[in-house]
Amino acid sequence: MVDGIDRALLTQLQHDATQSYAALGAAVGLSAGSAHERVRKLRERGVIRRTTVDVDPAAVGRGVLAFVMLGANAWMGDAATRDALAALPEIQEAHIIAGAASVLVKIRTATTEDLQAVLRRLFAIDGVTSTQTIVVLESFFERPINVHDQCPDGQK
Amino acid sequence: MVDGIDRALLTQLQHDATQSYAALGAAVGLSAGSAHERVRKLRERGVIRRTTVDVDPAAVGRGVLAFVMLGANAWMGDAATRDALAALPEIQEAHIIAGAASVLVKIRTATTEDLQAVLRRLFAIDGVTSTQTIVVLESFFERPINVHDQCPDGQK
DNA sequence: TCTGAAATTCTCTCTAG
DNA sequence: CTAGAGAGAATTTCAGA
Repeated sequence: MVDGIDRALLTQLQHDATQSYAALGAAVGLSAGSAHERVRKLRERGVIRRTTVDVDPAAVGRGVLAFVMLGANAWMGDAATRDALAALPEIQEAHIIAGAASVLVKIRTATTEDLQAVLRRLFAIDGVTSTQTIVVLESFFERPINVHDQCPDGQK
Repeated sequence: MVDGIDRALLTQLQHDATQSYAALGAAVGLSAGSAHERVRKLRERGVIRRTTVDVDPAAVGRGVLAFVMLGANAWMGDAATRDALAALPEIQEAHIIAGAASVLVKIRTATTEDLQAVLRRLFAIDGVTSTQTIVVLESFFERPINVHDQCPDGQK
C-alpha cells in the first residue's frame, strides 16, 4: 500500500513541502510527473492529511509547554468532553489514556499564570476530579513521524 | 513583531499551506505580492520554521501512541542524552520536565510489542532508572498551535 | 508598506512509448 | 513508469504611490 518510494517521498515532504515536484522526483529517483502522481494519491488516500507550517511557539506567545493528566469520576471518552477540551485554544493535543488518569492534554501558554488559568478551566469540565501537571523545562526535539525505520538493531 | 495580519496568515498556512499567495492575500485582505513578502519575512525570522506535511500515523505503521516518563539518577539535560533519544526513530518528541521524572518522551510504534522494544532500549540509556508508560487509547485531537486567542472569556 | 503588472518558473495534463 | 510538450497558474521581482 505504501512502498519504499512513497516513504521516501513522505520523508522529503516532511522535511520541506515547498520543493518542486522536479526536485522531489530527483530525490527519490522518479520523474516529476510520477512524483506528482504519487503525491496526489497519497493525499487522496489520506496518508498525507494536509500540508501545513511549523510555527515557533515562543514567537506567537506560546512559550510555556506543559502536559496535564486529568483524573475523572466518569467516562471521558464522549464528544462532550472532546468539545469542552477543544474549546480551550491553549490545548494542542488531547488523548484518552489507559492507567490511573483518564485524559492527557498538551498545553501551550504564554506564561505560567496563563497555565494556571487553563488548569482552573480544566477543573470546571464535567467529570474532572484531579489534575497532575508536568511542566516542560526544555524540549530536546519535536520532529515528524519517522516513516521508515523500525527500532535500530532490530532487537525485538 | 507579529501583528494581526501575520497571525491570520499563520492560521491560514497552518490549515492549508498549498494555497496560492493570491488566495492567501484575499483571506487576510492583502495583495498577492504583499502576502508573499510577509510570509517570506515570517520564514526569515524563524516564526515559520518549515513547511511540512501531516502524515497519518496508522498508514505508515505508527498506529500505537504512548507517552513515557523517564526517571533518572543523573542529570539528563546534556547532549549525550538528547542524542541517545534522537537515535530511536519511534520517539517523536523528548522533553526535559520538572517534577518526579526527568524526561518525557512521545513514542509511536506499529504494535505494543514494538513499544516494549523501545522501552527496553530506553532502559539501556545511561542514567535511566525507571519508566512510567502511558498508553493512548484514542486521540481526541492533535492540532496546530493557536496563534490568536488567549483563554476564552479571559478569566485569568 | 502596499499595489499592480511583468517576467520567470512551476504545475498539471496529455500524448506516446 | 518515463519522456516531452503545451496551456494555464503561480511565484517572484520590481517600479511607483
